[in-house]
Formats: sequence, structure tokens, C-alpha cells
Amino acid sequence: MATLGDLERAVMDLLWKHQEAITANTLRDLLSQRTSEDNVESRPLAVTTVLTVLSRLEKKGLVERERASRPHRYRAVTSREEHTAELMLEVLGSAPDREAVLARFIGTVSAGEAQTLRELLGRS
Amino acid sequence: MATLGDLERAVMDLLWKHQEAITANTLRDLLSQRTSEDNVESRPLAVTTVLTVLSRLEKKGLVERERASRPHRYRAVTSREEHTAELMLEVLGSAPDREAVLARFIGTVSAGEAQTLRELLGRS
DNA sequence: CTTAAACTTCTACATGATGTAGAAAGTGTT
DNA sequence: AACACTTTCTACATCATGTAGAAGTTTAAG
Repeated sequence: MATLGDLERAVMDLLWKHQEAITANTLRDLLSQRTSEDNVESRPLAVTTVLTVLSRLEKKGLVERERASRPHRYRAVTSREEHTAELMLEVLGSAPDREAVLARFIGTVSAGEAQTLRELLGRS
Repeated sequence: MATLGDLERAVMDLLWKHQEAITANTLRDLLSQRTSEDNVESRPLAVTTVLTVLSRLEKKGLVERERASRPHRYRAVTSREEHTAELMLEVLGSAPDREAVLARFIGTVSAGEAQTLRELLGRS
């Protein structure tokens, strides 16, 4: 229940970037500009496509919409950091070897991040 | 490229549990016993099914096989902890807000684990 | 209030991943 | 050579996702 497709991901990234709730049309426009170096010019998405994706994201609990405003406005339910942290937790899982996994994990973060983590954890 | 299906997952769990490389047949037998409370009795998987899954896992780089021994023997390429830690890294991503994500993440682990983390990180 | 424009929901299809396994091909053994 | 066992090919069902037209609903004019 965790992984998002490319388009879903792109939509979430945009929603996370906007604190305000935005409409499907706005999203479609923003998505059009997102033509990375690789992508060689492709006609913009249909609004219905964006709407479909938004519905699916809503069903997944990642997005909520303001049905009140006429063109519905959508916003991310949780912040990007929150969502990512949750995902990490989900991956970490409830196995009995959580600490072993954490040990490996810690070994991979950069020195700077390790320092940040120390500060976050406070002195023992 | 991260998520595994249920069967793939079950196979990996078994391979991770066995330090020694094992055959597809052995795996099929082990998988048969894994009839959780919910699962109401279902005929065991065909060996070819297990082999197919193993091939896919091999292609994904999670499994390697000893082609030497006649019934090929399979083993996990990395340990479970290593794999999970890698997945967590992948989820954490290379975004600029890594630290923010880590902060959230740290906030969720248990006190005991936080202590473990402090020890792993060493004194500042 | 009647319509057309705008918006939302339904329905649909293509593609790729995964579960599942029979058919076909390969290999080692008497 | 013929058989038993193993591996590889081929195949299909299902589900998630990308994509969007068709149909239904709501709003804004006129």
C-alpha cells in the first residue's frame, strides 16, 4: 500500500510544495511544465487524468479535497517529511531484528546527518 | 524496483532464514507449511511456480543460485537487515529535506531503540 | 428558467508486475 | 535408448497505474 506510480508521485510532490489546496486544472498546468530534460515534449495531460489520479490518491488517504469550493481543491493530508518518515517506519517493519536494521541504516547516512541525528536524540 | 509481492516476500523470508542455499523443492515444502490462520487449506504450490519466482528475484538481484549443484540451490544475496536498510535509504531518498525526514523518523522509534541509536552513533 | 460552459464521475483500455502452472526442453541414470 | 527429474518457455489471470473519452451534474449566463 506504499508505493506510488510516477504520475501519482509527481502529483504528490506538487501538492506537498503547495501549502494551499489547489485545483486539478492548476495541477495539470504545473505538471505540463515539469518536462524534465529527458521528456521530449508531450502534449499535456487531460484534466480527467489528473482527476483520476487525485481520486486514487484520495482513496489511499494521501489526499483530501475541499468539495465545498466549486472546482474542488486538493491538498496533501500529511507533509512530505511525515509521509516519508511513515514509509520508512513501514519498511523498517515490526520484525524482531529492528535494531539490526537500524544499525545498518545508521552506517549509511552521511557524517553530517549522523551529527544531526545525535543532536536530535539528545545526550544519553 | 523495491516492492515485493506476497509470494516473493515469503520466499525471501525463507531464504533469509536459511544461511545455506536451498533448492526450489525445499522451498516449496517450506512454503506449504506457512499456512497462516487465515489461509484455509490450499494445495501446495507447483515447483515451477517457485522456480519462476526465484528467477524473478534473481533478475532483481536479490537472489543468486548455484548452478553447479544439480537441483540448483538458491540463497539471498544480502541479509535481511542489509536489504531493509537499503530500502529505507531508498525511501529516505536524496531530497534536500532528508534531515527533516530523519527528524520525524527519530521521533517515532521507541525509547529503547533511541538509546541503541545513540550508542551506535557514538558520543558527539 | 433554459442552456451552454465547466466540472466531476464512470467506464474503458493499455501496460507492466505478480501469482500460478502446464508444455517443452535439457540432463543424468540405468 | 528410455525414463525420471530439473529447468526454461510460454501463457494466462489479476491488480495497479497511466491515460482519457463518455456521460452525468453544477454553475453561470442570458
